Amino acid sequence: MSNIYVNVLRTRGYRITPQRELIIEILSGANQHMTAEQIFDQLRLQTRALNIATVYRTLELLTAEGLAVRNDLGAESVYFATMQHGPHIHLVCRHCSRVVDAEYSLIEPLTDDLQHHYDFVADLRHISITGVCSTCQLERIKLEG
Amino acid sequence: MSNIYVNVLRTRGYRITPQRELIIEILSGANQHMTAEQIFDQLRLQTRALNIATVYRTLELLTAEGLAVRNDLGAESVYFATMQHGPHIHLVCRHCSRVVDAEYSLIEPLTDDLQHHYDFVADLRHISITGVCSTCQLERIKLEG
DNA sequence: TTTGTTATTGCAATTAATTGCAATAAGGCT
DNA sequence: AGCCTTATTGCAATTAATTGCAATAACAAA
Repeated sequence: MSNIYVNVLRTRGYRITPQRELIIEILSGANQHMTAEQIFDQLRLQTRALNIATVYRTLELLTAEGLAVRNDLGAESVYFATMQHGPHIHLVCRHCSRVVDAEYSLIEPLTDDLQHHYDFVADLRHISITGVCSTCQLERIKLEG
Repeated sequence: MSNIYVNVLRTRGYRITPQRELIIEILSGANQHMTAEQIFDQLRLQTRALNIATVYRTLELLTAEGLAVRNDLGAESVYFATMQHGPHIHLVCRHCSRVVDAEYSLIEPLTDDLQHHYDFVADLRHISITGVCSTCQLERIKLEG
């Protein structure tokens, strides 16, 4: 029955509260990234029995357990449930803040290398990489040239 | 004369204020990562003419101009002046929060790929990668097995 | 050197995120 | 079903980071 992530938590010995179920339900059901704030607002429409601190703590738990990914892009912190989303690379422009998605396969060799050389199981399914996009490179050249 | 980063900013048309000079001096002189708070505290020892908001804004400027790197690892946000530090990969364990440094060369192929396929100049000189370290993998196996 | 324009700062208010602690309730045990 | 242990929540306070706006000062031009 219930949500797969909920079951994983239960299996790992965590208590399943109504709050956790609601948060996980929303997050795994959403097909876009969500902030803690967004999750809270959406759930507040249907219940009063929920505190923003609980949302943050649940997201922290999910992240620590590898069930969600935390994404820090400059100011905006974004969370999202993981398996639901296809893996991809975010290319974040340091200049214009635009985000372009890149082909996931480009990063797989790195994942393998880290595994082999450092015995580190990297989670690169939703990695964000900062840099300068092609448009902003052109502008920079114009300004300086 | 003065600091190389200061000169870059001047060349790019930014005004050089005493505040900016102090902040850049400290940051580029430090050989470890520094938070906005740390920079502020250290400078406050020598002057009163500095506000924490200015520190944040200067770091933001340096980052946007590619002169400093912002590093978001879970809670702790860290900035540091860039060329001073040798490039390296941080492997951050999602479980125990420990950080292991990895060989930079592992990531160079990715940098090249992004450049060629997406015309994106990635800054991977101080990238942080989350995952599970070898120690925590063993513990996980013990718990579940 | 003085003046004028406007980028930058400081201040105060705001928002986002975290944390300590007492109250509550999940889930194991009888 | 009811009880007990203790993980989890809610609340309130705290800390970190951001932002609007008036005052200030950097620097180009006279």
